[in-house]
Amino acid sequence: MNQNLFQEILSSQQKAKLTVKQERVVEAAISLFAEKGYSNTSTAEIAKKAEVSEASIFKQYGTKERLLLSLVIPYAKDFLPAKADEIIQEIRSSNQHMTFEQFLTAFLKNRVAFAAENREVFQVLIKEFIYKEDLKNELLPYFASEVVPRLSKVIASYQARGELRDVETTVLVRMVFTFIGGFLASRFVVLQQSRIEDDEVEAAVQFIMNGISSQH
Amino acid sequence: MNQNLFQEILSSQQKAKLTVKQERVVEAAISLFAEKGYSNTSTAEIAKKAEVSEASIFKQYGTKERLLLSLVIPYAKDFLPAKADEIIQEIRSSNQHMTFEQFLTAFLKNRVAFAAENREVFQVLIKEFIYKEDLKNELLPYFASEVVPRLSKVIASYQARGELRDVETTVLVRMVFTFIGGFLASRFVVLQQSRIEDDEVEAAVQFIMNGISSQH
Amino acid sequence: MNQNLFQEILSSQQKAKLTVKQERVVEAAISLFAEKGYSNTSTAEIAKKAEVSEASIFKQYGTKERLLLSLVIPYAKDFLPAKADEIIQEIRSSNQHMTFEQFLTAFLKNRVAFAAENREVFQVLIKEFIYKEDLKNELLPYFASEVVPRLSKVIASYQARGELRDVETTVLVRMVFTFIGGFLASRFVVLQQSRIEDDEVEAAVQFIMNGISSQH
Amino acid sequence: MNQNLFQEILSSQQKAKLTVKQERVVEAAISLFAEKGYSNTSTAEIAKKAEVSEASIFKQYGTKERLLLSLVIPYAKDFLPAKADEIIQEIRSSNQHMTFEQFLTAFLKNRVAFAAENREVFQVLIKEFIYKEDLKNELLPYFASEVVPRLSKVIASYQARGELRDVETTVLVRMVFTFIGGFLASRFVVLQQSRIEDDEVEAAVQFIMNGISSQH
DNA sequence: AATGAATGAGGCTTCATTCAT
DNA sequence: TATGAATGAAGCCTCATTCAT
Repeated sequence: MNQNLFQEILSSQQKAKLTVKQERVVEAAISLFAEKGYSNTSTAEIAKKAEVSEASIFKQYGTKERLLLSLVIPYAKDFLPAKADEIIQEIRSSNQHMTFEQFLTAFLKNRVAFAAENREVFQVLIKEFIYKEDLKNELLPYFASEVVPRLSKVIASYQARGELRDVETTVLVRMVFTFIGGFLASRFVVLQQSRIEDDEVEAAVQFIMNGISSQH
Repeated sequence: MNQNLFQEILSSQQKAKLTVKQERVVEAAISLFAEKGYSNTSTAEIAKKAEVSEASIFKQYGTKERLLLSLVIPYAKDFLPAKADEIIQEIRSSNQHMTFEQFLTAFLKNRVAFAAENREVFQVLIKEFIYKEDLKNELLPYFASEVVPRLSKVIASYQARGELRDVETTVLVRMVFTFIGGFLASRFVVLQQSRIEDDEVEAAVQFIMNGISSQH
Repeated sequence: MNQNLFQEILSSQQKAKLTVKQERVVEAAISLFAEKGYSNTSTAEIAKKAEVSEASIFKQYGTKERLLLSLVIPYAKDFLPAKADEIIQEIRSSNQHMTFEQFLTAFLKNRVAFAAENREVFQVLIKEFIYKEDLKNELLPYFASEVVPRLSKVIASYQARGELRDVETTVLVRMVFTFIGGFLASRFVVLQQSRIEDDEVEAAVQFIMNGISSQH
Repeated sequence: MNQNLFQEILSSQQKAKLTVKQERVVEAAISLFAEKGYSNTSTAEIAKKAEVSEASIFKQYGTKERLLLSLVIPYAKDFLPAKADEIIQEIRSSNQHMTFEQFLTAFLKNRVAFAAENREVFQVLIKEFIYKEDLKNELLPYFASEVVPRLSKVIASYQARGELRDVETTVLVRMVFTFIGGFLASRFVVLQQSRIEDDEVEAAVQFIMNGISSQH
């Protein structure tokens, strides 16, 4: 796998009008990968569950790995990057004088909802992200160059307003991502919850904003 | 796999006097599992790396899965549970009038050091914990019954003293575990760092204690 | 193995349209099993003799045991049960006033011919019947409920006519089956004859009818 | 395996004074071979059941096959050949004017008792006799040259006296052996009976003597 | 566009056997 | 004598993939 594959899949997605059978393959693959992991799911199983011949899968995707990436990459794109930008714009434009806490609440609820809606793909993404060096090498730089800077800018602007602690922005960004990543992964992947309640999201926001200490 | 297997492995660990070759098997398996994951590592590879016959591995462990568990479970026991208790005692006895922040710093440094020392096993543990339902079903209850209560007690006592925010203890505990889990997993597994610097641990403590908000 | 497997194999036989290669597998398997026994024949050997990949065998049969049963069970069905009924009808209808000796001669010749035609499968059946508890547990009840009663009825009717010794029918039936079983097994399996001459069949009939004593 | 092996085992048996552990090996092997067959029993299983190391078994027997033969051949010797001669002498000397029916009854009861006493070895013998060409090639000629002639002589002498049907002696001998073989094998091996009742033996003698016909 | 048939490569596991102690 | 440790060879089975139809 290389950069090309990644780009190629991204662009080949555009024109994709899936037939009924192809749709069934996608669903079967996602659900099996989510349940048992990529390595422990055979193409035979996928074909059987999708009620399609194995040959058809290979006709369409070429390799098992391309099947995985075709499922996961478009999702990752929506979850992480450019789209996140739109979200930020959207949220902020709705209220020019929003506090960071308000922004964070809106942002987190939005992402939680998105992950919950596509819970199985999210699980596949996290599991295989950890497991497959390949995927990590694709997604991490992408994340670093597309997502981190956007959030950094937002945080920096709130720091400038004096709302957020005056330490290196990167430190704050890292802590926030660490927590949010842990939050989503633990709930959706480890505990396999199908949703996260609003009050838990709010507790998370409180935690991010104020920690656990009582002193203020 | 069942409770029995878990207990059995734990107890069979006692008498283990490994020969040189057996030692090599352990090392090879850990390093390969850490690098490529359990499912993507064949017993043939392990045997080759350990310069041992495959048959020897199976003589000792019976199945590939028991090999994995024999590596991971004793480590998990040390990382998580009863031992954590000792650590808490040790830390607290060193300074009766310690603040929670001091306690947390000591605790986190201790666990970070332990994870760093056994980085590869830690990686295997996290990866397979996410991947294998089995292992999760063994370890999660164990964690819930052995570790959580101990930390809860500590946190509750500091809440009583007024040092920590006066909200439900479980909420605090969950947030702290979520963050610490995300912290260790992201650094050691996702980013594959070999260590975590003291000042990042301190930044993490700050984050846990006070969040990112400047308001006080 | 269980009742289900037995039934399943029986019914899956219906639709079987074997390809040329699959046909070769059947032939190779029968001949090797007959020659060296099931346990001492490896799937690799079968594949090689059939000039087919091992994978193909497993694609079709799933396990080595199912291969064995797929060969042996349909044959057993034809050799033993319902079909035996037709044979009895056929023989008897050819001559309403047939003596038991005539009937027995016809019956034995018929079964000897059938066993000789499928000598190898017959060998496999006998060998594995003795060897594999499983198969015995499938076939013995089948035999007891399907074959024995039919022959019993015939014998009983001849007893009623006064042609056969007036002792418990079951005793006669047991002795006859014991002898016929020993006769076929010794010739085709132990001595590995490819046929049994007519005069030996007739000698066998004489033995069954009159024993060895000269007194009458 | 060759003639030498056979002779060698026979003679090496003489001096055999088995230690306790060696005795346990013999018992374990017989019982496992009887239950599951030679091919499906591993040396590891035998060692475990005998509470002995595998190495010890190989020290003593060299190969797994020699272990089998060491169990089976001495038994076969006693069951079949020379000893049968003594039995014949013994039986006949007890009553000079014995009828053949009396002789046969005594002979059959004697052999049935012997097989029943050593049921497991008998099972192993029959199973492996059918399964292993080797063993058959050893025992069949032995049987043909040592046992058949002795019985033939007895039968011929009774024919001369007019007690038995006046047909070729070999025909009678074959039929008698076929039946007795089938009788013992079906009861002890197929049906796995632990004994045969006297009245069934008597029914068998009746069958051999007079068949099933009522005409006399 | 779809598939039934086929397979090379490799996976995990078991086996009989050896040998140093 | 007895055995713990080790293994080469082989066993059954699964996998992703190809190709003719």
